[in-house]
Amino acid sequence: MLITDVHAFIQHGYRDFIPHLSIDCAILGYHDGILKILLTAWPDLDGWCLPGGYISRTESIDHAAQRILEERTGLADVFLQQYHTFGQMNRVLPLEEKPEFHDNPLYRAIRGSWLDARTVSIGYYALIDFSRATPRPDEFSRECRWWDIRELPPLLFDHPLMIKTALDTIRKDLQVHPVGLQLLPEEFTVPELQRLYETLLNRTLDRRNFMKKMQQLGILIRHDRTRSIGSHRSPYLYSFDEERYREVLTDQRNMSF
Amino acid sequence: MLITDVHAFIQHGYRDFIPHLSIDCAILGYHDGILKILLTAWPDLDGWCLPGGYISRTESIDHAAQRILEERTGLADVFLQQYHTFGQMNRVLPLEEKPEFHDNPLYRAIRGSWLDARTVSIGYYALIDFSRATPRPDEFSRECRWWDIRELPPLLFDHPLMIKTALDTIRKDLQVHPVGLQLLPEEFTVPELQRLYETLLNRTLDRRNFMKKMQQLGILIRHDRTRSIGSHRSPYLYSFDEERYREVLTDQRNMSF
DNA sequence: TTTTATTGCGTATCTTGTACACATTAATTT
DNA sequence: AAATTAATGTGTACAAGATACGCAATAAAA
Repeated sequence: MLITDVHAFIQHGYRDFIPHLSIDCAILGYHDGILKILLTAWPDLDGWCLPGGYISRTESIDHAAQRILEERTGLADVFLQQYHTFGQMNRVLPLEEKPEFHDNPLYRAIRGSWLDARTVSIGYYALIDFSRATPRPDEFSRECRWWDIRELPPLLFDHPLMIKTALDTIRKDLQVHPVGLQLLPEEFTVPELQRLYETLLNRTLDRRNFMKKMQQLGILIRHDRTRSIGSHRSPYLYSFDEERYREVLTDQRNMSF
Repeated sequence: MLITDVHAFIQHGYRDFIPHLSIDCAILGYHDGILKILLTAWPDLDGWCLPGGYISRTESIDHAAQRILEERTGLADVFLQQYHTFGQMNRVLPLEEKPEFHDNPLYRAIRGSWLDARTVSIGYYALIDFSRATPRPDEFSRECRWWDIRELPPLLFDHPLMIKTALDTIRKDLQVHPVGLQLLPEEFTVPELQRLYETLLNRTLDRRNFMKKMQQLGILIRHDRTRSIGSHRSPYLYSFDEERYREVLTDQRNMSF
């Protein structure tokens, strides 16, 4: 279901979508040791938001989250995880007190509509390779682009909390689930995999112990030595043993990093 | 906000409450080695439900959950944890196909109202001492009572999944957070505490190793030896060091059980 | 007094996490 | 071509933690 006319959506959207309830996606992108997050901006406003949307009356909330992610990134079949539902009373209010917001054309159009209501938002997170995604703004936004997680712009609503909670959840999930299948190329080196973990955890790890843990998990398949990047010993190339990878995903044992 | 008239609520409730969104509470009760869950039943129907309710337009979702729990149990200031939001399309549907449901007086009254709509439900869990709670049915229910977790009655909607998810979440949280402050009397013995853990985890633990872990956490204060229950050596009485207990709650290290 | 079941406290062992040493490799430098 | 350099691959030592289990102390019952 595509929103083709913003004003029609503002006026009649409640026919197709559930009011008072939205979904916001913390879409984290990784590439070459850099962790970014996808944010959208309203026209004529400074603040940025997580990409969000509404739930069709005929789709599940998981489906809605998948659809929103696909609309913003063009990517389908991404691992998307519900992590928290945000329902504080003041999650939108602080912004209504800002005068520059009241003059905003889009906000004036929304005022009084079904969108101008107290809204509970279900948070989802995804972890993708940002080089494979092409950010597309939705009809409400002037821009949609990646931001380095370490240098975020001013955020609207309770989205700082949403981002923090998403990152905390990912780091906790990392202790239980392997990461990398959707983020690294088909073939990769162990240092590349380690770099991913170090970026997500925001700290350095010991090479040798990291290798040991991955070998214990048994999710790596080593190929013939190849890639010669730098001016030193060339590392082996690996792929994920996808069957084993998925076994470990459903496993309950946790690792320490 | 109390619902005094069921039919007024069915007709005008949407003025005060958010439609399409509900809260269901998995209220787990423990006492003397028995784990129970609080369930409510519709009049003239076999199926049982988790106690639930709607969110006032002027309260946070956490507040709504607290209020619902207090209405059902009379208990305030209980540790209540949001654990998952359920939004499958078919979470209510399977029941609509049952003929005995269509003849139900309450269901017939609801048909066509704002309550007869696709609903997303936010799940919360609580862990309390069931001997301190007095179950009270709400206006929709004929009965509200404790059920042994091992012998549940037939459940409506997706509530079997909700209960399973709640139990899985509690068992996972047990690895990180201590349990017992709201469940045991002011003074208790270590075997009593261990029994609580064994009941929640549904398996036996080694006495000596359990004691060691509790001592490591440092949340126990030993009193003068007293309680003489059985016909053998009488165990020491302990209390929680509440300050330390709360420190450990916010800590991130996890224990293995 | 003896028996029995339970509690309290300890130790041995195995597993796991962590720190770090050293050999291997490949491009660069001399 | 040999030496240098910086990275990768593998192994080992130590510490911390988890687990298994032994044995004395106690209190009520036999």
